Amino acid sequence: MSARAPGRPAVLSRPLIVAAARWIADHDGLDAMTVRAVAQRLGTGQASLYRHIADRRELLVLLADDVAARLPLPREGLEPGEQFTGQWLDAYDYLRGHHWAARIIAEGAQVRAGGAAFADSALAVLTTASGADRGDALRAFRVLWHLMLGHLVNSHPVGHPRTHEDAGTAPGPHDEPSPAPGTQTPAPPSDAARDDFAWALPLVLAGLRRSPETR
Amino acid sequence: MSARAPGRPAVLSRPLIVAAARWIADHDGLDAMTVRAVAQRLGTGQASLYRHIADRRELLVLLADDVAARLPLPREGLEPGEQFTGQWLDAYDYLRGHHWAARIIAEGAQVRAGGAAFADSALAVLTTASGADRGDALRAFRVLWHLMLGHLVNSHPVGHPRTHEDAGTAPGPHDEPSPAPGTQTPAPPSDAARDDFAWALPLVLAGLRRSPETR
DNA sequence: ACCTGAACACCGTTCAAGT
DNA sequence: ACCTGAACACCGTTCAAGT
Repeated sequence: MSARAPGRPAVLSRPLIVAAARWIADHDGLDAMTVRAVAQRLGTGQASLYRHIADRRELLVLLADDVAARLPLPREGLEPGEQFTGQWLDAYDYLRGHHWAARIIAEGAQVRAGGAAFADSALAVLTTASGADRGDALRAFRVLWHLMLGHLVNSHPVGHPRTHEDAGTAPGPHDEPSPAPGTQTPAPPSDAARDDFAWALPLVLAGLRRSPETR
Repeated sequence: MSARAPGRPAVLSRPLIVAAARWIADHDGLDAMTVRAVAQRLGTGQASLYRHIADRRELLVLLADDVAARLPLPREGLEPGEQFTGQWLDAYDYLRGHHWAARIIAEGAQVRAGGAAFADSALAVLTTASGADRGDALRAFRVLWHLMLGHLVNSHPVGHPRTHEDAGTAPGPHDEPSPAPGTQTPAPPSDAARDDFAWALPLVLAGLRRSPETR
């Protein structure tokens, strides 16, 4: 019974569990990614999962790490400034498609090994484009990461179940904490947050270029 | 029976419920702020709360709004640049003490009316310090808001129950997604995220000052 | 030795029954 | 008319009982 997944897995393993959890989070949102749902998708009992993961929190960490490992690398053959902007916008676009990842981090998980490739390459691009030393580049990287995280976190989950009734709760267009009364933002195109992020990226690079005086 | 709160409330009301929820979130963390716990602290049954709030999600929105209404205003008698930096660092410090607020926003709540005073004053300061027009100042405000949110979100809740075992999960000092292998950040003083935020603030202001060419 | 059904202690939410 | 105890349908986690 239960031939749910295309090709019922022979044995359980952490990668299989993470893949199933990822599928559910992408399709039905993070709240639907319950231990029960993951077990059901794998055609097994919930208790069986606990032979491979300690608890749900560990599964969330594994998920965040899995996403981090797929963060884009810089594109080849570009001028350093464009390489810098491009990689971060690529990362933004990628994470926007897995919105739950930002939420996991907001709940306290730390992205660890999985983000190393992205971090290393982004640091290299930053160093090349700015001429800054490693300490300053690291600081700029952290600022950029948090800038991206903030932009991602403050927008509605896309593939989420709740779709209709929270439009009633939030009267504004769809973003901004409180754009001051009266004149709202004049109905932004589609992803105003992405435009904001793109606007802010070069500012950090410019700051890094003249950072030694600050340090 | 149950004279828990100092002076048992005569009648239930939204402000009373929000105050109780706020107390619990501040003391025991957001996860402990359950409908049951709020009701118990108010000395009433859980079902009674639903006469005043639609559901837990609405309570979270009310909490976020309550925090937003207490965001600091700019200090008087300062040079515009210092006023700008000071207000945002004050806001950061305040929200750091109510870490759950950032998490609520990360879960999809929008800060609305409560943040108006902060947003209005911050916009005025931005305009004065930069000479930018309203549209550019609004964009900078959104970027700063998201920058602050990202810095707040990517650090462990402070007053949270889980304290010991997730130090085992995250080997790094306490911040940064992945500062590249090998040389870790050299043991930051106490709040490296705040230093990063303070470093980034003037970059946004500088960008705003020369923004017309970008727009 | 390995797996898991069934139970446990929670949670948000509802509603019939009380006053 | 207003309030709420008790129930409902979930959740993460555990463990005794199965194979």
